[in-house]
Amino acid sequence: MSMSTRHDRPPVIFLMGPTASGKTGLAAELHEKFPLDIISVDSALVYRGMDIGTAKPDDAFLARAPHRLINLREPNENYSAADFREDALIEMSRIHGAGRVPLLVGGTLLYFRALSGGLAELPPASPLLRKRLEKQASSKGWPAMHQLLAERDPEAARRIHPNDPQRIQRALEVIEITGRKLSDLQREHRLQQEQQSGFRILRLVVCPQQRSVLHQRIEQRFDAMLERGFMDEVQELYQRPGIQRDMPAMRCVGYRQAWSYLEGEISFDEMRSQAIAATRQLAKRQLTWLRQETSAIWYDLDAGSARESVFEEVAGFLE
RNA sequence: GGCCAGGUAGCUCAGUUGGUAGAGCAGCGGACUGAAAAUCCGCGUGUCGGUGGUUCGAUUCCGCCCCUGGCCA
Repeated sequence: MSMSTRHDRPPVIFLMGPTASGKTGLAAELHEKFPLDIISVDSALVYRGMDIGTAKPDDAFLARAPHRLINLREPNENYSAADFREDALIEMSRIHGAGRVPLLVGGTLLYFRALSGGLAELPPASPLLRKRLEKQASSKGWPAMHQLLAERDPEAARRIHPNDPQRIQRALEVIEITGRKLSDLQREHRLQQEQQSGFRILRLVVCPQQRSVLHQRIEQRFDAMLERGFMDEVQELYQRPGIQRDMPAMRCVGYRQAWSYLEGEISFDEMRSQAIAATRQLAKRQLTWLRQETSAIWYDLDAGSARESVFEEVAGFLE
């Protein structure tokens, strides 16, 4: 048995926070000050051609602070938490191999969880099966599908709300493919997980103390996106053959509302205010995740000394 | 200036044959395992424009005033 020291496991830094809280700028500063390489943890930045509306760092910024795991997919392709976990682990080992430390930065908290907690061994999505389940649901209704789930996996059915089609579909899909209950597969994973995460993790959260400040930044940022040509960006995607509004990329905050405007369903002003509201709601959901990160240290970057405190914390962690 | 229609939750509006009111959106809290910027759950007290009157009781009926929109001068 080896003696365990704090340096046994490779170090990793998580920089988390709601949208528009200033993560990206701070990450670049950290990259310049410390031997850190940035990995993006963001389900929207993976899409090529979605730059303005996702607040993706521009080329000049990326030259200064390179980000891994952005621009991996076309907007008509899918990406998943499992894809992310796999990709991130590869990038992390490369960074560690180079004698540097991964700085994981983003607001997709499910991805952070998939990375630190692992995922159960579940089959990937099957588009064919999903199409079939959807067809079945449209004739029977989702309550009946939930009923079906209750027969095949009562525990999962209890946990999943009858109005939650996405999860009902996934649970049925897993059962169909594996012949086993989703709830069993997930329980097995939870038991294994008792072991340990393989990394020594420093968790940092950046977020304005006042919600109203965050809301203000979100509104200002959306208007800035409009000025920088967000509508042209969406127009191009809208016209591109093979891209539909129900694809994950086009369900992103802002893009969904812009699409609806281009369809003539809502006015420009409605589009603007709905996009801003959807972004606020996203931030609220992100905060719900972040409150559970009990070991994380929180910073309000508007507070005068916050940056210095982060630098000190990181310096101490890297010692 | 005259006539008409309005003034009810942050916004858009419903409603109370007189017993102090409720939807959608917004907002807030929560859930979350291959779509997660997704998907879903829960949470509704507000001088019912102001003031006086009638009434046991007025947001509701009546008078006056203020504000907004429209039409006529």
